[in-house]
Amino acid sequence: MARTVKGPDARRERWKGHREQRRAEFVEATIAAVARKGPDVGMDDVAAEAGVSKPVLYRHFTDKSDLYLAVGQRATELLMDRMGPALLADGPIRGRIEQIVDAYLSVVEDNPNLYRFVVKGSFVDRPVEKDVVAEDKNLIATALARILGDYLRALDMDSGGAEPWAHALVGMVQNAGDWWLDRQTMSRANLSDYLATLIWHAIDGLLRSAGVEADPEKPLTPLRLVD
Amino acid sequence: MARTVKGPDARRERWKGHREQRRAEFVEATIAAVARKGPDVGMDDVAAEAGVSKPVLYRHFTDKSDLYLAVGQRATELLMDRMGPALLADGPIRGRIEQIVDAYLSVVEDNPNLYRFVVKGSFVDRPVEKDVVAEDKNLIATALARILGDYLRALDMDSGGAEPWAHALVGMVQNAGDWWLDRQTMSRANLSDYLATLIWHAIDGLLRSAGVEADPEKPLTPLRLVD
DNA sequence: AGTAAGTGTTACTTGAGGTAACGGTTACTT
DNA sequence: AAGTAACCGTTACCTCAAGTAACACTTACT
Repeated sequence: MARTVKGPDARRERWKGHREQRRAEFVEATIAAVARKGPDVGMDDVAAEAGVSKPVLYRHFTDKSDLYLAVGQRATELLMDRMGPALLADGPIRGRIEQIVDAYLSVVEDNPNLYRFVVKGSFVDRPVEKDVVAEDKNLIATALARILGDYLRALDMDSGGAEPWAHALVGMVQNAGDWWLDRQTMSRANLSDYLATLIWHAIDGLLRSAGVEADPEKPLTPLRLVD
Repeated sequence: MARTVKGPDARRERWKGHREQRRAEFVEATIAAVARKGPDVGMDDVAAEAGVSKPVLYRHFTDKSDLYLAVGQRATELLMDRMGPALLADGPIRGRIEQIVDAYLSVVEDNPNLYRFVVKGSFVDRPVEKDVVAEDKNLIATALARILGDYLRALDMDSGGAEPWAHALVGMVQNAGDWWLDRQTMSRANLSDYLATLIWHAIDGLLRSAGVEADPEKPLTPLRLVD
């Protein structure tokens, strides 16, 4: 009943899922094209890779930047798929940091061209919110900032640093990752270890300055420190 | 005598200085155009700003990326002019870190559009070595890495982390700076302080793990620690 | 006087992003 | 059964910014 009442024409609904599937298909094609022809592919290349002509592409993406945005989001998924578990895992804090860092680096390692495409292949004219990379970094940094802020407040410390620190940490890992990708001069495991060491020391120092002795081999007591 | 011997035609020499001056002039025009029209100026805009037509520009720059490269180098000068003193200054280590960070942020604050233009307005097709930003970051990171490495070796610690740590620190400051530039939600002084705190703690932690107690209020003893 | 560097112009070519206009297919609506 | 709303797809075009060709004038060295 509710189906024919006034439901605005089922012909419109028929494609609901299809469109998304098609978009996904083109996103995959773009990724394939990037892998094959390097990070500076054009719309023609992508269309060719998808076995289709340009206008078809433009039926599904308003714009080059729209397509690239979608690719970026796909990359975000890849990233989150691997970082998620590490982020949620429980365990010794020092080890967790290393896992998170290593998860990030593993994605970079496995998809170098895609990574370069997404991170470096941006536009000058990106209208503020169309920058996936910035969005991603914000996403991660924001999550981090909340965690940091909660802890700091729980310890009665100034929590004003939470946000800048979060962004600093994100930038740190990213830049070290960029450097590593260009001149792979050490193993991923080594790099993860070095970075985790640095981060751990930074966090430990902050805690120390509040009189808290944290054990890197133990899980972080979740906000029960001042109860 | 040596002048007319075979000296390959003084007509060639006559312009030696002139060309450089002209390039500088166009670089300034580009910066002005960027400041006026935002970071996505085109060659026509630049030419217009310089009161000249496009081909003139192309006599002095092979390429758009050549011009932008020169702009980047100019920006590097601005940056180094302010960071240099802070880098060379002597004094309490914690304070020096803050000065260096603050010097960086002050440049960002004073030239937001130029900064965005240089940092974000790069090309996908930059042929490896034409990326000023990457070059700059490398420059700074390499210098940092040397300092870190020397200290670590002097302390008989593993110096393998020097390079990744240097890049990590650079990325940290840069990313925090980017974030701050977008949503200026705290004063520059505050941000500098927070970042310096984080960096200090990281360094202090590394030293502590080697059994060295560093005083943030004192200058770093320059490599005489193990003599 | 000749010429090698520079000054500058207008008008063009090129290439990639993006669009117009056309025709065909499917399955819902009337 | 006819109509139509969504899609499929094509070729041929438009547009705009980067980059070039061709031409003419100036200056100071040979």
